[in-house]
Amino acid sequence: MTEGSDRVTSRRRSPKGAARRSAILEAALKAYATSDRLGPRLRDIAEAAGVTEAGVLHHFGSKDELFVAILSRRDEDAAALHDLSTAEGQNAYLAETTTTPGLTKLFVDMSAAAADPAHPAHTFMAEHRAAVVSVIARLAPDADIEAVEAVAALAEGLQLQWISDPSIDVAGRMRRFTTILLELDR
Amino acid sequence: MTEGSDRVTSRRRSPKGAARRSAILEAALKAYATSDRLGPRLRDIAEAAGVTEAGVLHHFGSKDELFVAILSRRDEDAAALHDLSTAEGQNAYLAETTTTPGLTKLFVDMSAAAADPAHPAHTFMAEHRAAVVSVIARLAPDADIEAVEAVAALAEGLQLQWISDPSIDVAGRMRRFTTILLELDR
DNA sequence: GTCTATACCCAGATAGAC
DNA sequence: GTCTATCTGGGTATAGAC
Repeated sequence: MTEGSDRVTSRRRSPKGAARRSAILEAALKAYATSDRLGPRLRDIAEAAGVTEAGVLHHFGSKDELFVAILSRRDEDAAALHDLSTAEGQNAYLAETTTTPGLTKLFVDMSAAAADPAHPAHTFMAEHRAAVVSVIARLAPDADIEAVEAVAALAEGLQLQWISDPSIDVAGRMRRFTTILLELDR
Repeated sequence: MTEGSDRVTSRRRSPKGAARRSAILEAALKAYATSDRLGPRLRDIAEAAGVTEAGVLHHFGSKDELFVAILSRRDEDAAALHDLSTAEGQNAYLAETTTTPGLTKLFVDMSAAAADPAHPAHTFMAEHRAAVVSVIARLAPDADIEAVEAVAALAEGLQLQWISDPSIDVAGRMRRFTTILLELDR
């Protein structure tokens, strides 16, 4: 199964293929962003992109790999749209996730799926978390790693609760408790 | 689909049925604990319990309801084994989950699945969280609800991270950051 | 009330034609 | 590179034997 399906060294895909892949990713992202918490089926994504299921699989290998690609892209978009080096930027991103339950659900699903080291989401989540930690660490250069990781864990826990109870103000609570955990008010 | 398959009023099952149900629950628990990312198939659970798939469904209605039953049982066991009104008791329980990755994974999976209000885990998770919150609240009668809920969220977030990275000392971190979040050291 | 056998359906994955 | 057709695996519904 795992042939070198994702060699990153240069463009080995045709322009047409790359465009198609991009279009599918776009469609999948939108499908998830506008979906409820149940999430779309592969077929729905394929239809939205104007391809068949086999077409999607040709470009991404499997449903799970497509999912990871979606979350990677979302991270890239977030980094481009927000200044994540500031607390306000991070909170803006968090608040934004609150508008896309489907994506948040996908993220949570992948967090759980990542438990298996062989799952494509495993590496992604490890890298994602490292990035989050490094970004939070800038807010409090004096805080130790465990405290920073606790902030990251709190963010994940709040999102986990939020998908079941959307009345929770994730960003608001993070604003309050990040300060406390990092002891920024000393 | 939803006929009153679980009336709790008195024992309406025969001793034989109750024993079988219990055996299935036990088998399911063990099966989930030793499974890979896909989780056990209904068939595996059925075989381990010495019944057919339909036999399992007869007792539990659906796979998801079986899973919720497992987690309910785990909560009951925890309440019986530990004094959850104390910080030490709560941490002992948390530390114990660290010895059963399969169950923790199941818990996380159900937390995500609970996003759908129609899913059997939805009600269970709402009740479970309310119980956790009320139990934590006793540790700090003066703390406001949001702080208590933050402690609960942190616990969930740490468990979510732990299933991907078992080197994290969940109970140890909770010991440290619960104090800070509830401002017990004032 | 307990459980089996069987049939069904859905969704992801695969093979090969074009 | 993309389709159509097919396969497979897994959960579920039903009927009826015990």
